[in-house]
Amino acid sequence: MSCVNEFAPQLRARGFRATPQRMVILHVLRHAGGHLTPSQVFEQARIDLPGLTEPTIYRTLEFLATSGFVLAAHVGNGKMVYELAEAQHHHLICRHCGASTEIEHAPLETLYHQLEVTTGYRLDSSHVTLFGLCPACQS
Amino acid sequence: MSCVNEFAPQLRARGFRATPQRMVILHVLRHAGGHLTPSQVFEQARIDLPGLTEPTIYRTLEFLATSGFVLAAHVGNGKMVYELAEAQHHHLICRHCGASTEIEHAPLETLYHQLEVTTGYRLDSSHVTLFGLCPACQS
DNA sequence: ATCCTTATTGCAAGTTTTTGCAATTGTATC
DNA sequence: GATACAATTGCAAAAACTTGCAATAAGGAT
Ligand SMILES: [Mn+2]
Ligand SMILES: [Mn+2]
Ligand SMILES: [Zn+2]
Ligand SMILES: [Zn+2]
Repeated sequence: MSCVNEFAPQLRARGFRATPQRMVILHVLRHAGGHLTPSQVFEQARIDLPGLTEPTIYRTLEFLATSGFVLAAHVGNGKMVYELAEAQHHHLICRHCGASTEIEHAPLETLYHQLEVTTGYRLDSSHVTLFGLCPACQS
Repeated sequence: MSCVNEFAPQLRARGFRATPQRMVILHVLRHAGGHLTPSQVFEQARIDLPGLTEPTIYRTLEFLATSGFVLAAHVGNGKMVYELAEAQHHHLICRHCGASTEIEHAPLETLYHQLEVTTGYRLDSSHVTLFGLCPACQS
């Protein structure tokens, strides 16, 4: 659990609490190499913290997402998935076979800037999911 | 209901059936000026077709979406929403107040093309949702 | 008009996600 | 270290969504 110590002061500095539930969930996300669904987070997290309940999983993941500690995404299977917010990236997913490719943020910069100018919105550049057909599924 | 007659032959031509359930749901979507959640579709549609059930709503909306008659989107409140697939467009939504602005597809063309070249995927350009802060919420 | 095939629906049950509220527990202050 | 306040949690119930399967009915063929 020492690998999530950094988060406690970050939470407190913003007026939030560093609860065991939050620490365990962050810990699970840190050691999962990729996107996890709420049930997957629940399965893992309850091992370290037996009393933990599902409503807390859902509420905590949403809290961590809106406060910027984790990224959320819809990846086409209907379920929301979460991961620790580390490197900036996006996803490109095959509608047919589900194959998925990571996209850097760089190629979206121009578009984001252009949209900010024309709409007046300030875009936050996080974790977009685009769909299409992968090379193998185009026949 | 004559306003959804066009869909019956389109369905049959592709080997699907033009069922009353599908016609009514398309009719509801045609007269709703915007995105509807499955429950909203259900409320409306059951008026015209009393026997209609929720599983049929969910399955039909998903069917219509994957076969291209309707567009689906996640608009930030956790619920999926649907609308008739007419003009090509995308959405820009304020994370803070929920305000939303439509985006033309044109500004995304360059990006899509660039991503197709670098990834080999063929992007289908439908109904992306981007998030940010609207002009009013940027203080 | 009737028959046949099979896509689609309804039903019943299961799973997932949300919500309201009272009890708990972090953390700031003394 | 003890106290007080408010954020956060667990609990119980509700709502939303999914699934398997048997019954129905759309549409093509005769
Ligand atoms: Mn990701
Ligand atoms: Mn739309
Ligand atoms: Zn594929
Ligand atoms: Zn706003």
